[in-house]
Amino acid sequence: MKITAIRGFRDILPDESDLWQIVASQARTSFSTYGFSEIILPILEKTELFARAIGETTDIVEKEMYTFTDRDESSLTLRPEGTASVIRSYIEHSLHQKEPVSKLFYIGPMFRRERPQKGRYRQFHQIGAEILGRDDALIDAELLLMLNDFFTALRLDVSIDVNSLGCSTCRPQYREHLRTFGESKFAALCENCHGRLQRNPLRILDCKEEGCRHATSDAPVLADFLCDPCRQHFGQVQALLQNEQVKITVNSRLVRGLDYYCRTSFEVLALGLGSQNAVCGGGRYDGLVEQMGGPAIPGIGFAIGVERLAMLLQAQERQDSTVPDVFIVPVGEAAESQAFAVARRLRRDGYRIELESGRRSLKAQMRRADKLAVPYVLILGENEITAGKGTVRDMRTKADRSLAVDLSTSAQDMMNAIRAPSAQLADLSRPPEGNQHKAKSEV
RNA sequence: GUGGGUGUAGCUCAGCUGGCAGAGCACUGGGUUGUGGCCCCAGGGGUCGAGGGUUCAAACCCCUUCACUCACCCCA
Repeated sequence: MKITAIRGFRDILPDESDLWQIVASQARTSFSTYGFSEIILPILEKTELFARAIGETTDIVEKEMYTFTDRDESSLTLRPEGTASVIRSYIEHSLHQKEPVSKLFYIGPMFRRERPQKGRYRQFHQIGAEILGRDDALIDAELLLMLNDFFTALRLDVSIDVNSLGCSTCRPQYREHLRTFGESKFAALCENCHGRLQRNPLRILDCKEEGCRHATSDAPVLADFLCDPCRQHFGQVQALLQNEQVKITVNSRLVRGLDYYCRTSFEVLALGLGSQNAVCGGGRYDGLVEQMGGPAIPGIGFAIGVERLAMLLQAQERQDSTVPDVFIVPVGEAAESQAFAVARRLRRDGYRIELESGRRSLKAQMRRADKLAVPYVLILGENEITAGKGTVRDMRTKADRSLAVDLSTSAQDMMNAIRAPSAQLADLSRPPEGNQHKAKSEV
């Protein structure tokens, strides 16, 4: 019986993992320009943390958490999201007393026991960012701006959907209006929405059913119910972003799942992800820190789904950053130790070197060099070893330069010799497939 | 948790009414004694997801089960 990865968990193999590196390093770069620092959090927390932060009646807490009993009978949970841990840490270390505003980001795995499907895994990864300590519109706008910068830097053309969910004074009123409205349209709504009407009426606004969309087309709009402070806040956020020409779409039907969101809420949707089409979701959560036993400190944050983002980037063309600079071909076993030493010397200077086996035919080695799209091959055969000089083949011009590289010189000198005439030929591109140029011989 | 689809070589997939397990790509060697892409030849690689049943004979028919996948729900 073959052992395989468990359901909903998966390996990220090298051709995908380099994409992850790009995403993670871009996040670090983009976020640091906005003054964010990385926080590294435990993956395991007390179950109570998530139950309180996310909400006892949410799907996540009710049926999706990996919860187990530790040897001392305490209940532990593999984190299903990151915000709760950030808040716990923020309160635990009294960060609010050390600085007026905390800007934190994290990257790591999250766990939810859902049925897997395209873009949804039981272990998935999020890049999240949180700003704690300020509730003014400037902060909301700054966070959205940063998000926009991040996606732009990855050359993804996305639009951010934004809405205001109001606060504890204005939302309950709207909620009741919407429920009354929904009950008046009861017959036209789907079965799911009948349940939503009881549990969370706002959810009927983003139902995918055609009938429900039609029935709710003239539903009351949340924006009309916002209290003055909320209305003003949301207006400022929009104005700030419009001044910066950030592409946002006000979507009055945008509602977010987790209990703690209020005021500014947003998500980034993308095509090509199947029905799990949100790459990023977030919003403001002003009462949460206090609710978790900390001081009354406002917060806002978002989480980006790394798998989904990687899927989007995969669809784009990518350049392979792992192509070796030089491919070393020892011909015969006798040449291997010399080749080994040369490879070592070049690598120590930071060059990417691929070393083949002298036991394989020259032809086979060349075939692989071609496959890797290597620009230069350094051939070390009998003649080269006795002369102490390597032969270079420029794979693009197909030109050999016999014994052109003195193997006793420094790595830098060897590289200069290997690349010598390539400066003039820098823009020479690889000929198209099937092209039958004759090899030029030189020297 | 609920539905649909699919499981055959490393990958993508053929395989008819049951009758010797196949192709393309990839990999390895050779054609070219020390030189890549195209072409040609050869080779390695399979518990046909698993278990049971029917049959002289099952990848194929029946039952059970597992996995993967897409969608609902929910969410990143």
